[in-house]
Amino acid sequence: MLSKKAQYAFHALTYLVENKDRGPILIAEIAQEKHISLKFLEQILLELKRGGVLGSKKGKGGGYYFIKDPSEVPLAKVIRLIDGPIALLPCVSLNFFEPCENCTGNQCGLNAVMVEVRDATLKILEQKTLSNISRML
Amino acid sequence: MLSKKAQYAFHALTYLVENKDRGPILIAEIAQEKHISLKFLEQILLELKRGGVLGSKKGKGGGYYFIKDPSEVPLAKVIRLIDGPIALLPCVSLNFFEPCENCTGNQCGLNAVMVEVRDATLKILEQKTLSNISRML
DNA sequence: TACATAGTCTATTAAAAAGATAGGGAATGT
DNA sequence: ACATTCCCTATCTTTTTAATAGACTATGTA
Repeated sequence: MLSKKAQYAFHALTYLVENKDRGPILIAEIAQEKHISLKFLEQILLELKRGGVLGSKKGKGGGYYFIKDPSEVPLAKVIRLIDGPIALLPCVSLNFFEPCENCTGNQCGLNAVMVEVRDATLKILEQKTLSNISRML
Repeated sequence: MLSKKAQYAFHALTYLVENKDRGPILIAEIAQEKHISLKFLEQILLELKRGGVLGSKKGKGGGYYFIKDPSEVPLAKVIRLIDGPIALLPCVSLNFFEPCENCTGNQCGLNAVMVEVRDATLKILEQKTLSNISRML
């Protein structure tokens, strides 16, 4: 399951997508509209900024905005930034790989299945982008 | 990610598959062979028993054994028993569904994508069974 | 320059979940 | 009767998640 944090991130990003023509959007506005704790959302947006998804501007007229087009940000990117690995096992993770005693040497059968699951999942999450999660046209 | 508990469950089940002709297998044996805490493994096997995957027998000559053929136990079943939901969001879970404020009414776009991910994942995890995770022939 | 605005950063805390341990109880075979 | 082995529940520790707090920095404007 995605953490609340990741879910909040998606809600916030959805709001930003739907308001991207209005220039920088205040954290406070997103927090209010999406019913997210202001301070918690601050941290989340900061992580998305550090991850290269969003830009920000301080002071009056400031806020958060997309640094690249939403259609260029796959959902997988957001999940990895906020929650980490997408794979079900560390030993089949592309971005957060960690070997397990069991897999090394005699390849375990679970590994193979989990690679399948990972690939099927990523096929969707890498292809779908932030522009796909807004219902606005 | 699967919890350690679920990973242990799969390791234990793999061992049981590979030794299913030997009759009931001791928890202690599995714990030792797979390097799992004995007491922790007890709990896990008990859950698998309650979930209808394994049977058990007490006393001398006792242990755990498959109550149905491993080929009839999809991996999804084990994951749900030990870890719960497979879906990435509660609102797209088949077995652990919980509505979210956001989805109700105007369907959110994230929902649709997560349904896709769920279906792609389940297609594999419902089709692959315990007989697929052993490398023994 | 002074001030208000709005994001930045780090620390702390509270609650929940994960991981592990402990020990008596109940069933079974000899 | 006894040893064996699973059953059951409680407890404990550690880690993670979720949330809160507050001081700091950058920016626009009067």
